[in-house]
Amino acid sequence: MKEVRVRFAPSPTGALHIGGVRTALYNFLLARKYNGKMLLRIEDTDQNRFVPGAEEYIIESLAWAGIEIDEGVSKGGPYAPYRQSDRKGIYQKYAQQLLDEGKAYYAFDTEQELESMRERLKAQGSSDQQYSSVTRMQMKNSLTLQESEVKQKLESGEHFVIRLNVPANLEIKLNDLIRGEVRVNSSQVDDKVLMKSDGMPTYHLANVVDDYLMKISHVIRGEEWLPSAPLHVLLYRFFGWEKEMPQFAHLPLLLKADGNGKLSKRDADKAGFPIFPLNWTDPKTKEFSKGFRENGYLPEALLNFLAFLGWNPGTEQEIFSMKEMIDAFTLERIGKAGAKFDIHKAQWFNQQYLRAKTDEQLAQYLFDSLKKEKIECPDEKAIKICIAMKERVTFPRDFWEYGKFFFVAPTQFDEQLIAKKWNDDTVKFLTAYKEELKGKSIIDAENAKSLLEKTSILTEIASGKIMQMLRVALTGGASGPDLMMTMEIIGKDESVSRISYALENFKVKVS
RNA sequence: GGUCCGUUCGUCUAGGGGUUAGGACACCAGAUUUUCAUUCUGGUAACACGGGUUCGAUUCCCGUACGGACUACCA
Repeated sequence: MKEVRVRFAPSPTGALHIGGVRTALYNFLLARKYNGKMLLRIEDTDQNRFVPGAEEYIIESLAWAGIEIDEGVSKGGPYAPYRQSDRKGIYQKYAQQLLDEGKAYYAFDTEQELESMRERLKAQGSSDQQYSSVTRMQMKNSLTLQESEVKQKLESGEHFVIRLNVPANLEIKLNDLIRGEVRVNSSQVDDKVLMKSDGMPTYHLANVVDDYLMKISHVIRGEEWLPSAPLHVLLYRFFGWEKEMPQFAHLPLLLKADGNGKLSKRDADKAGFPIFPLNWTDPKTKEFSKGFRENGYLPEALLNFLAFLGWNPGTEQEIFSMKEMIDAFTLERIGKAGAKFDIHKAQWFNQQYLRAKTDEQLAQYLFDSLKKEKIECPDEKAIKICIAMKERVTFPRDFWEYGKFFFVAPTQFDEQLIAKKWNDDTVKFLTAYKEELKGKSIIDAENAKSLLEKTSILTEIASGKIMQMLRVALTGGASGPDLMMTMEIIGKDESVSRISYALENFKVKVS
């Protein structure tokens, strides 16, 4: 079998979309599975849309996600350069070859001329308005102009493009690894521009030439490329590279969670979740977009989630390490239909991966938050807090968000709950409990509990009735980790002081 | 409009000519617990529609509907 060589080929026009991360992932999985190579090629042939920083962003995003590049802009390699703008001369050579063989031609039409051609055809009721075998003879190009005229135009530096001379009525077959056989008649393919007037190639030429030169074995890309795939096949044929032509796999799209359509940044913003792997500020508009990384998604969780959007192993296993994913992955098990992006599932994966971390790793997350808050904390305490909270946490920041009370006495209390449950019995019980606590020099979860039971017998009030008020007094909220453990962590003095505060302040509000 | 691609619970999906159509997320209910944002148990919920082919179709074929992508000197 031919060496597996795949490429991820984004254009540096902004932040990397999450769908791009999935495409990169599938490429990477295939490469690793067959001990092949994963390339990163930057498709920056559109100079107008170039965004500074985008290339670096893409590289950093992939690195964060754990998608390793074997050859590419960041790495170099035997087929360098891997940035298309650095390969300009190469494309010119191949375009010339097509020109010489009559498989391409010069075209001099201005934008206005193209526009009026389209309008004319539209007015005639023509079903498509393309530059093609039916229209090309009415246009200004090297097929219609005198040779001398063409020569003169070229020499005088007039703007021109090079278009592919697509034959009429030719059946083009394409065997897509995901969709099966796709047939298109060449009449449906227009005379695509191969070289633009600025001397840069278009995607179509550059991608075919580079994939051939870089010995790409599989082209795994989004479904939006399917309509132009026949054009690419034709290009391989024209160059005489059909034997070396890579296999195609067109991935189903990522759709928005509600309604229909491609997942867009707008949808993500509306629903409040990120769509880019990392934080990103558009250098032009200064618009800021949050990233999965900064929002607390673990890369392995995100990848696992993404992998399952369109692919599944056919077993009931859902949690996959990278290695397991590589072993289980096949292109055949990628589905055909678009997948809606449901952030809930991503959160669930995140939770699963977070829980699988060691207590020490979790503590590190807590320390990250504490550092920002300038709060000191011994390791032992941090670990205790994480153990107490790990079952109820989705993001690393949750340890701090939901566990602030371990460090600072609450200032906000669940008023509704107090109004409902704060009564004479609570006061009686908590007053007594406070006294019991005071009698101890130190408390741990165990003696806090036995003291609670003792107080219950003493006051003849069931502890269950006051637990929630005790929780509100200590933490401000109605729910949280084990209360006795909470008391152990915050300590006796702090517990007593918070209960006292409640006794003084809650009472006033009720009566 | 044209071309191409698609359609199994709300979502991700398994399955495949005869199945009680399976799992996961979400949701709901019950149990446990001092709370639930834990855990356990249970539940609601799907083959888009119409025609073929067939003894039998959710599965195969054809249409229709719906959805999507593409239709640039963007990728």
